Amino acid sequence: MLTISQLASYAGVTVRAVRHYHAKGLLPEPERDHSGYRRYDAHAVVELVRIRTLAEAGVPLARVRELLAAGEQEFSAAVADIDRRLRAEIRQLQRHRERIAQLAAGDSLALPPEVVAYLDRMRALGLPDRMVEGERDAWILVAAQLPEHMPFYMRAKQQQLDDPATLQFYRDLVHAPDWEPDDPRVAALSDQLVALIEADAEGSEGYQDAMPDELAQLLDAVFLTSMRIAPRLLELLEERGWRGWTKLERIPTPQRAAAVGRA
Amino acid sequence: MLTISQLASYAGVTVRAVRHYHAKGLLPEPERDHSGYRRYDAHAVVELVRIRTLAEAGVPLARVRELLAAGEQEFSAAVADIDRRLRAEIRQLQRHRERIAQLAAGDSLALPPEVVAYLDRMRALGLPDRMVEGERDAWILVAAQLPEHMPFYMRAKQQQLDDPATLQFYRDLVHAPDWEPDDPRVAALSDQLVALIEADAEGSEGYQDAMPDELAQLLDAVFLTSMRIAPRLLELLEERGWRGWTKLERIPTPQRAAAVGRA
DNA sequence: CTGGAACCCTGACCCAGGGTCAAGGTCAAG
DNA sequence: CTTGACCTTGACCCTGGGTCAGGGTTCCAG
Repeated sequence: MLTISQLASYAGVTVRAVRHYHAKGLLPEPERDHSGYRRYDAHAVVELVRIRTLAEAGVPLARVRELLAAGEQEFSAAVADIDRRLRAEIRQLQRHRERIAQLAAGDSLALPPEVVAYLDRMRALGLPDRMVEGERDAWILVAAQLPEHMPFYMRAKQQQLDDPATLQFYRDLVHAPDWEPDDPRVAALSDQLVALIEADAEGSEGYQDAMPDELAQLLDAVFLTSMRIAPRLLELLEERGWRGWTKLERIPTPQRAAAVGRA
Repeated sequence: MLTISQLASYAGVTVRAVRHYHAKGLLPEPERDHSGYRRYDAHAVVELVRIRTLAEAGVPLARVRELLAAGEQEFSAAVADIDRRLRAEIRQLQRHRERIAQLAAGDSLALPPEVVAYLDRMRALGLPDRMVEGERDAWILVAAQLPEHMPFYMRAKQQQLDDPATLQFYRDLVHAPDWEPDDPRVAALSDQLVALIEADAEGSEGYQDAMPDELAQLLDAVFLTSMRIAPRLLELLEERGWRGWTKLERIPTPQRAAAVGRA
């Protein structure tokens, strides 16, 4: 006759676990001796080892209880199911590993590699950290919603950096966060931007159409709070016939006067 | 400005999870509006996505909090550590899968394959299920304690089945569970067994020596409760100069008379 | 025979990572 | 004004046990 700790050590589990299995109905409560101690026979060791085998394979205890009572084919069906689950879990962990592996650099947290490449290029071109971080945060948002579009977006962004005029615009934007909203340089900036947009009207439209309005609004909100001149800049753009930021659209000509009137 | 459910849906988590992260200090509590609702800016989405990225990789939330505040190299050290953990977890799951794969048949629950082969052979030889199950339970106990010895034990058991006299003994044992302890056939059985033991005294000793006394006692207990004639059979064996069951040992000759006297 | 160590018992609280319910306040549309 | 969809906090639930508290038991040594 075995005590609970002997039973536990034969099966390689803790005493606490044995009592837990009793409580869960996996292992029947044995007879008690005169002082109330549980007394086990050797068969309990066998049962306990079987419970452990299933539990260690990741089978939830509630399921273990069913399986121990199940018939042959029910059991092997369940085993096949457990195996499927384990395979899925392994695949999941492998994906996590890949993601974690890209995490070594701070940027890549929550970002696919093509975005990291784009941000690295911005830095290499001498654009300041403040600006790179703004871009990073914006693309984290997009990547969370539209991970499958990221390579596409990043190709478009890389093409922007290939264009000397666009690059110059970014460089001029560097100091903008420090300006007051009524600084005359804001107007100059908006002129520069309109020139860029109109030079490359078809180029960027493709990717803007693929972005849901909701997301564009979120990104606009990020922009609007990122620097004090942002609201004024959008106002000036409206005066020049363009509305929005993330998803710029030309204000149809008949209404343009009204828009200017509002501004 | 976002409500909590908008924030949650942008980041792909539940509202409850967001509040949980607030409670754990992972995500700072935002401003409340006049009615007490939390109001988030877009930056919170970024933070939340980063938290998710780490948490999904299996990083405990307490650790996530530290990591978000950590510096570059501290962070990448932690990432390396997480990757190690993920690798270990994957390996663990793969081992579980192998074990589960052997579980398709009922026997193999908690048993290495060589034991399954042995049990299958018993069945193929026409030995009844009751006996096979008794053997199975006994070997589950041994395998739990001495997994590395199992191939060795099973080679010995297979050799027993190769021997026609031993096989015949097993066949004769089939009906023994139904006998009364004072059945005269029990004595015949003990004679048969002694003849077997003495014919093959060296053959089985090797594996018996490798088994701890404690385990042998446990197995004896299983045997003693498995059929009503078992205690009587052991008594008869002692009269014939052999003590025990799992680990049979010859009673030294001077003491033999005393042993018989006790019986 | 008496200590003390090592067991045993039950009941309770604790962890992550939330799910779910309850009871009430708020908001926008019809 | 009502309805339904939100929001709030608080509290309890789950798994698979770990750990503690407070008490009883057994066993071995002196």
